[in-house]
Amino acid sequence: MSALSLAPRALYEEVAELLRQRIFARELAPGSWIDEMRLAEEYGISRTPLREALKVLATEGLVTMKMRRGAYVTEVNDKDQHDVYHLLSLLESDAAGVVAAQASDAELAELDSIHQELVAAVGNTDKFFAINERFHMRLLEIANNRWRDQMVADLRKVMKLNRHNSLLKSGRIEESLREHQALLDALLARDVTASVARMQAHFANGLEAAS
Amino acid sequence: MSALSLAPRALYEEVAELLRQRIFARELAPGSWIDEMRLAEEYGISRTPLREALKVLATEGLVTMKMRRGAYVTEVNDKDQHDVYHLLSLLESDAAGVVAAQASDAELAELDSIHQELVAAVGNTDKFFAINERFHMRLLEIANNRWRDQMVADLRKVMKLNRHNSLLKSGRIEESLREHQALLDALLARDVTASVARMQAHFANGLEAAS
DNA sequence: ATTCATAATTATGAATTCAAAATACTGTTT
DNA sequence: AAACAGTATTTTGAATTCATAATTATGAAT
Repeated sequence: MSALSLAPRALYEEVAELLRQRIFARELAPGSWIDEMRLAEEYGISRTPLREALKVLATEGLVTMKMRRGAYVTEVNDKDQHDVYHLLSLLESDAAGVVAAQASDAELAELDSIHQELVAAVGNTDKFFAINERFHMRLLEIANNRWRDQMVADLRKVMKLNRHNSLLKSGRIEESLREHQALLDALLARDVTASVARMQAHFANGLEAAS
Repeated sequence: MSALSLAPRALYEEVAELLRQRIFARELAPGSWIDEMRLAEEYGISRTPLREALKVLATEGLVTMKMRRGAYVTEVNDKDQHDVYHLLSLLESDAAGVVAAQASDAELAELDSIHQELVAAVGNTDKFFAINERFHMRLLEIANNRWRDQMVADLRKVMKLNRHNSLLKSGRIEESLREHQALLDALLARDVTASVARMQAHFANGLEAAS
């Protein structure tokens, strides 16, 4: 079809993002073979940047390269799902502890303000999810460890491979909100231990609801 | 020069490993530009697999791609060093907790046996380091979370970028041994909290010695 | 001598081409 | 019909080629 928009990003990055979306949408199904020629033609590009993108996705864990037989969408089983969730919980709860200890008052106020938006968004599920995502991302930013940010980003991508992917089930909006409030209380009190525990609890409940 | 051995691995993986070694050896210095043509010629290959390898290293964090100006060896400053070490501590101490809770008796016995080798290797620094590395790796394997394994492997690679890279200073062999012993005691007692704490302490002391 | 504009060179990003491996197909034999 | 051998096709991996961006070199003007 038509060529890609010539974004400021490198073409292989652009393609990697398009492929991620198709993988998450299950348009490229787990375990299925990825047809390089077909995709290259569809995107109107050569195989070269496409293959570079596939190798990036492979190191992210979204794709598995098989020697001399191309790329396959990674299959994520229940154990993988559980393992990844465990790590997300570990990393984000640690981040919460760091924030409780090191964030400026202004940064904590910012998290509080995002939380208020979250409260206001109850009833609008999509908006709630979006703001919830923003809260988690902002907290990570404030924790200020780019290596953790990268790892969390990669893990969240893998989580999305699962059909029951949601880090936040729609049935437990109110519950989730209470957990957030408890987390925020701990953060504002600058209680490191409690902040870590609250975030862990938030994740523990989420997993229970997801499985 | 001469072509590479046609290993069972893909060529781009082979090249990625060669580049990692040269980066760790500081033959490719942090911040320096990576000359694709020169390296391709030196290895007797085309730029295509070399560029694929560079993109893999970029997602691992060892290399930074700059749009339209090629690849550069990542510079790791003190904060990066600290941040990465923090994450290694977090991930490995969590792994210790998992091992304390879930490992089989045979697996714990295996760790104990590696520890005995470690005790026997005191005085032989290189051997001590190698066995120490094996202990940590085996513990991770037993914790049985391939996603964490991957993350720890990547983080350890980044640690190696730093001149003062050692996760274990030669000056504190005996101290490190005592920490290992304490960790092992906690593991054999299947005390999760203590195992996590011992591993954290092991890392905390290591960082102190490294900086 | 320094600045600026322009030309030459070099390196990157991406398309194309090519060799070899894996797969699919065909026709034969039993 | 099933199994097999041999051929044709497809697909991967990697080299080569090509267009363009970035850098360096050159030379004029102040």
